[in-house]
Amino acid sequence: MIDIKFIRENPDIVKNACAVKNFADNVDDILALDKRVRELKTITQTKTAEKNKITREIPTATDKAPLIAQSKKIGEEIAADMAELADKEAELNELLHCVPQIPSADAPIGRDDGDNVEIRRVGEPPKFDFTPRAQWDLLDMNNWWAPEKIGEICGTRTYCLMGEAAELSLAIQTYVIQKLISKGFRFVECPSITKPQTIFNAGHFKGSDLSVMNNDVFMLTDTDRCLAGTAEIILNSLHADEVLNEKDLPIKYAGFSPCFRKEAGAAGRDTRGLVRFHQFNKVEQYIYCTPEQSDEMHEHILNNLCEVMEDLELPYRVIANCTGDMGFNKVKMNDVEAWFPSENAYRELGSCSSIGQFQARRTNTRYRAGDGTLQFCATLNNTGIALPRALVPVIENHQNADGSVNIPKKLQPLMGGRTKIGGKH
RNA sequence: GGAGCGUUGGCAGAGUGGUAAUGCAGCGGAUUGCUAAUCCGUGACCGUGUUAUAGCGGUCCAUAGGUUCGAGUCCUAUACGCUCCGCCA
Repeated sequence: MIDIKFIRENPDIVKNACAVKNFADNVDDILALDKRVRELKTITQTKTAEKNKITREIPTATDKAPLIAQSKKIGEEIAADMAELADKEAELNELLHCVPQIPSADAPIGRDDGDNVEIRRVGEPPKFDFTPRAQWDLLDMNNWWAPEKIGEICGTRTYCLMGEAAELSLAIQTYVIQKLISKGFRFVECPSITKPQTIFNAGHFKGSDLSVMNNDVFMLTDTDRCLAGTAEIILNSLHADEVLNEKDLPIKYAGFSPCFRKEAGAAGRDTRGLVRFHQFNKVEQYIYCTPEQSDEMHEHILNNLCEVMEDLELPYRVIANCTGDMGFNKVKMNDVEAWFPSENAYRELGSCSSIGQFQARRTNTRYRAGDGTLQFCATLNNTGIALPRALVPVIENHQNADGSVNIPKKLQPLMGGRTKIGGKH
């Protein structure tokens, strides 16, 4: 969430942020409520001070009765004002939770993903001297999945990988985890079951009403738990209510977890192949740092994902997501998209986000700065790799005429030294 | 699932109805000057105030209620942790 003091002092910046991110602008209502809340605080606090003064005289007074009566009377007056204060504060809080994060000045302004900007392109889409197969044909002919069977027994938007494809998926995850560990990330195997409040604290949803997430998040019936859509949720709360030491920052985590999403807004999209499921696996990069370190860390974790693309020998591009596409809690966002030959298009494999102090304010994660003061941490996150989606460009880009798939060099040690899988044996 | 114990500042840790001890760390200051020590100050959040400080006031002892003139302390519920029992990959 955004600091009320910042809104007081910079209402125009906040109004502009609401406009370019397509969120309702409640700034004027917030400022009016804030003014009234402060008035009520002054009134109740003055009366409370008066009451405290009398209460403190009671133990030593010879005639206690009149003091007790007076204290009781002031107490009743305070209760009336407190009721209005509580109402107004709740109202103010609700509006504050609907104020989006201020986007970075260098983020492109735009309405939706049509206004995103490509900032660089690395590698060339492969040229095949045969008719390349789409992912589903490669998977079928190599017996690497069983979509009809799994659909029948588990329902839509589920998948299974079999044989060498399952091995390759695990090898990619292991490769990325080891790479991140070597770059100073602490590996965390995260739970997927969590409390709704934990999801809310990651700041993807606006407002204070937890039921807004029911559309996107699987709730577990007859419990107070739900399933997290990403390890970011857990990593974001790992230091909630703690005070970190500035000298320990940045703290870098590589989280791994199964991820669960309803995909309610994607009905009919990507129903074939390995792109979009209710459950998938993801390695996630997550950073705690000072606001001053944030831009450098953004480049660091973006670069890590780009390196993974290069290690997987995939043509890819980096996108600067526009203000309207980046979401509620973000300062800036860069999607990394790999080349999907079957779609003749680049498609998202990862998303790198700077959150500023927005999440840390919700989780109350602070650090003791060099000057002794307390500050909210800045947080960032990026995909490490997501499976099985990442398998699609790997098998499509590296396929051979016989339906076999060349294994990228860096993965070969994790595949028992094999250089290719599948095809006619 | 059952029983017991616990939750106080960054950390450790006192506090049995009347203004939350103390130690360590961090930060600020003073002093000494062989690289460290000694002394003093300093909890967080909010309101008010200030160019900025200071000052003044309020709140905070896991969370939410309750009793009371007054609650860290008494009562109720919940969350989390630990120990033991049961079950279990």
